[in-house]
Amino acid sequence: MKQFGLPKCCVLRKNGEFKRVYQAGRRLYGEGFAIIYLANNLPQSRLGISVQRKVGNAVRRNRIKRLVREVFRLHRAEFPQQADIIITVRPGITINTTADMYAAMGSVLLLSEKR
RNA sequence: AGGGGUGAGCGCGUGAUCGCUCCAGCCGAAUAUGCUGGAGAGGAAAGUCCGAACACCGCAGGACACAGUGGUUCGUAACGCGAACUUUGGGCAACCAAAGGAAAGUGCCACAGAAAACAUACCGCCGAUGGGGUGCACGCACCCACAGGCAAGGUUGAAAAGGCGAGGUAAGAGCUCACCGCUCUCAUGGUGACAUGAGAGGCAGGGUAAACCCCACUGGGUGCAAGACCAAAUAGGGAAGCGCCACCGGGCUGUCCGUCCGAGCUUCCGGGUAGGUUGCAUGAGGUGUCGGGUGACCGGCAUCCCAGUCAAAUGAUCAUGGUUCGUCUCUGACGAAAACAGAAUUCGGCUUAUAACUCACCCCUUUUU
RNA sequence: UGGGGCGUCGUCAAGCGGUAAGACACAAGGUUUUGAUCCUUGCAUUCGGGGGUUCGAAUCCCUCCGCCCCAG
Repeated sequence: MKQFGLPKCCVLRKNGEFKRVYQAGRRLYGEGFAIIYLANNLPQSRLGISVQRKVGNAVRRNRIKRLVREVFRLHRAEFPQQADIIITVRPGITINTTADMYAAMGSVLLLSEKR
């Protein structure tokens, strides 16, 4: 497998999988977003992104998804391992670049590790 | 130079690294993995306001109802779209906007005003003719405003029964005439909307149909989550066989025997959910050129293949070059900005959003030659 | 993808061609020793925005904006 790849097998796609994580997952809250994760029995962790319609128009929502995916792709080691991870984005988010997104997520993940 | 009008165009470029989707080739059992190469958002992809293609369902024929459209003639697969033209209105102009019928019927027109629709008569004008009164020169004058006549003028309102001038009259009135307007008829031109000319009528008659309505034309319904194919688990259905030795339930009169059915077991079949495949990227296609047409558009030839996702691919970082703006120490340096917006079955339109920039033609004003 | 509904004062709302009702809230005054209650008065200037029809539009038509709901 490539070091920074993110093929389709690493993306959450089924409604059932999403429901499972929402019901049983652990939650970490950040500025305008939340990270929910739950251990799976697969060799790799999988990512799902959920952006509410109220966040903005289609261009804005797509951009946020791409930023989140880019951060996950380049810094996978800092996220929980062998887990299904869902990142939900709520209205009011102001992040617009990958650097800001990485900073915001990194701080949330570090806090959780210290606990 | 300034101010407008109309119609078009463009929608940052290049490279490197890390990724995503699809296609082709190689390796391979493989649609896995890997490698190489190629392609990968728009002018509106948007809103979903119209029209089609395509698919399934429905359907003898006709009429009614309902909905939409509405100057004419073309264009188009079709349209509520486009083109050219017509009339009316706006603008000094370039140019822009609007469009069936109110003489088939019904409804509505607040307030104000006499009256809002079979016109009427509040103020008003007249009072010739008839009536009353007074005077006398006895058939005339004056007075009254009673009968009656009139619709010119006034008032209201968004809107009040042609306009203006002259004649006419007691006062007036298309009552008469000229010009203008209107209606009808005829002729000519035009495919047509309509235009022009001639003649006649003397004036018909308020507005509103984005009120009901009438007339003409058009429309079967549902939508790619349409539809087609494959098809797990669980539950249930059908058929065949076994099985009633034994156990459980029921029928054949109460019981027993017997027998039949169910249950049970085995095999097969069909429907069909999750899920998957397909529909799904060659098309009323693009580009160039030649020809026809005032134009929308049409035809011939050549050439090209150009996204295909489904919790949603088309991205991120860096470098560099343009464009615009600002500042400064101004042949340059530094800093900033770049809109609206993301394909979802596919096309043709319409509507709306849009930074900066570019082009063509036309009009008006001012100045110079 | 298709369909339906709503938008009127700070809030809840009526009105559906002819002056934008009403309630609560708010403000001022009165009553009261002071409050509450009660009484009187006031408070819509883009009826979501923009065009059009009409003498006249919250109402009719067109077009945008926002919100909510339904089907699969």
